[in-house]
Amino acid sequence: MNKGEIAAVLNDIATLLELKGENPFKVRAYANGARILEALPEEEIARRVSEETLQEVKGIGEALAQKIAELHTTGKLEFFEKLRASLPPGLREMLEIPGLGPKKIKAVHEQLAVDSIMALEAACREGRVAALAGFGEKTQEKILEGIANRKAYGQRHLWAEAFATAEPILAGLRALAQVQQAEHAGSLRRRMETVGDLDFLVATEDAQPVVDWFVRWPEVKEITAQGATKASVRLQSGIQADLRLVPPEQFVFALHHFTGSKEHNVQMRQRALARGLSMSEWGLVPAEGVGTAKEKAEQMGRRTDITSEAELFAALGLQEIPPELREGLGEIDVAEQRALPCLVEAKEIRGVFHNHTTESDGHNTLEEMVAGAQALGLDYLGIADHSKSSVQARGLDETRLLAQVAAIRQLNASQRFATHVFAGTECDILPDGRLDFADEILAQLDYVVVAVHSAFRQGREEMTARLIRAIENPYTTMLAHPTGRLLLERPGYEIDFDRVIDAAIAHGVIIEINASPWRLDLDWRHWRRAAERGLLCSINPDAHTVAQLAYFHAGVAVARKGWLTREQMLTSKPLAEVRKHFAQRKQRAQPSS
DNA sequence: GCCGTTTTCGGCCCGACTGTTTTCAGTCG
Repeated sequence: MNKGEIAAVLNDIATLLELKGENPFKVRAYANGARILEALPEEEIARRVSEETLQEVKGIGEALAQKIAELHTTGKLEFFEKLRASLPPGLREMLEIPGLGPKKIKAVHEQLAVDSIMALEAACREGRVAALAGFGEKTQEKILEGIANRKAYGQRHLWAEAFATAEPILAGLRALAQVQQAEHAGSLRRRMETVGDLDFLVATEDAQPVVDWFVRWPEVKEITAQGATKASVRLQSGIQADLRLVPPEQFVFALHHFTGSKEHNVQMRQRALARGLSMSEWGLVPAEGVGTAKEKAEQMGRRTDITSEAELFAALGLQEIPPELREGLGEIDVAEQRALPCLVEAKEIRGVFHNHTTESDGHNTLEEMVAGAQALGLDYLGIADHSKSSVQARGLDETRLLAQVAAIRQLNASQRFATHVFAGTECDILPDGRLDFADEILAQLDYVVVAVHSAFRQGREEMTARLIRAIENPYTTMLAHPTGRLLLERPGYEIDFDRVIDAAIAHGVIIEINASPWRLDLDWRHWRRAAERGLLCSINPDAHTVAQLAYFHAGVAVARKGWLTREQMLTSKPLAEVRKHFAQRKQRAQPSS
């Protein structure tokens, strides 16, 4: 089994143990194990399994090491099979209903023989759930509501859509006279590829007018909660938005708390405790003495000298950790060493590659796209329309491609635009790994993007070999959307990431962050380690319209989550360096000429 | 199940909210 599959099993075990009412810390140990495994390179897992050194990884002990090794070598785990067989499969999805946790699920299962959401809905309608000890009318109603909402609103939302929805709300909050500070928090602030809801945090001495403004926002469809310190609404798009209001002196602690992630917060609090401090959304206070952290924080009141997140991290001996890195994946250790990377910023992006025009399936002409890139202040723009095999996208054959190259050369020569245009192609990788164009055609382009658009159903081995063969072509400049995933729609095809990344590094091929909000592929989870090993990144919006050129912002978010710096990106290099990079690649591809 | 500069057992992050009970358990983030 590969690490993704093993991690999935560990997560399943955590869920099943939770349903069994097991020790919550044991449950967490399995879930942690899954996350830790995901962050390890495949080859390191293989090595540690064979050397029996998995246990040296922090968070993996004897039991997990043994189970991971068994899964890795045999693909099976008896412990898991037995556990899974001991519970009806319908119970786990009941965990997705808000207000229902393992204890309550256990109760309805044991006392009412409920083993699925359907059976639970029926039991609620017959009033049998309300009759149980510890349940009541309200709980029963809430469960029914939860089941109904799950169908309507159960899904997550693309980060870019959520961000676009949140921006005007945040701006509106900041413009209110009563608001001293406002930020978004949660996974939106951490730039996760999908978010569950929008979190807003406001510092104010006068909460009521702010709440009133928030619940009257034009896009609000329904108010689900409204109090003195918190309000929740459902927007037209189905996404939920939460507003929390705190006194100004508490803002920084609450901001850190509600930004998360949960795992990051747990580790931060452990660190605080090791230093005799107790940390919560209320403040950072001495752990000793009586009273809760909240009471102590209130006693300290405005005397706190921490007024920014940087100061909060500093109080725990840490470099400031940008929100994007707060995933509990080792950032605290690195911040302690003061060795966090200087993350790339949107303003450092000088150009973008992999964009389409009306020649294939784009909606704007070459000139319109260049004008759009110029308006964004980009120094260069890479055009890469589809190749002939992508018939569905009106892919260009050799004649049309060379005509487009000539048009681009002419446009550059005319100096109509300040933005330089690079002529390329998004060349199909055929099912056997060959490219859609012959070398002598590719040699006439500035750069070549290679991508899979057919035969998605190939197995992991075949797909990996296919990508590697394409990477080995001397004319290949960069690999596009390596897994072909569409977020919230379909998973990517399976590939051996380590082998593909190794091949790219060995052949000097760039891998893109496809910045289309539906793709964000290659995923941020791979980038930190890949870039450390020498992989160069290109942020490519895959724009099919002028407006989509701005997608590169979503790509920057992924790059930042992947710990990438400006130096690790082609697209933040000056035009002259990019030209040099392409020229050197071409020279290597045709050494004789 | 994991972990250790109070180490091999006994802890494990912290608080709010809700609904059910009358002092708290369960759930959530």
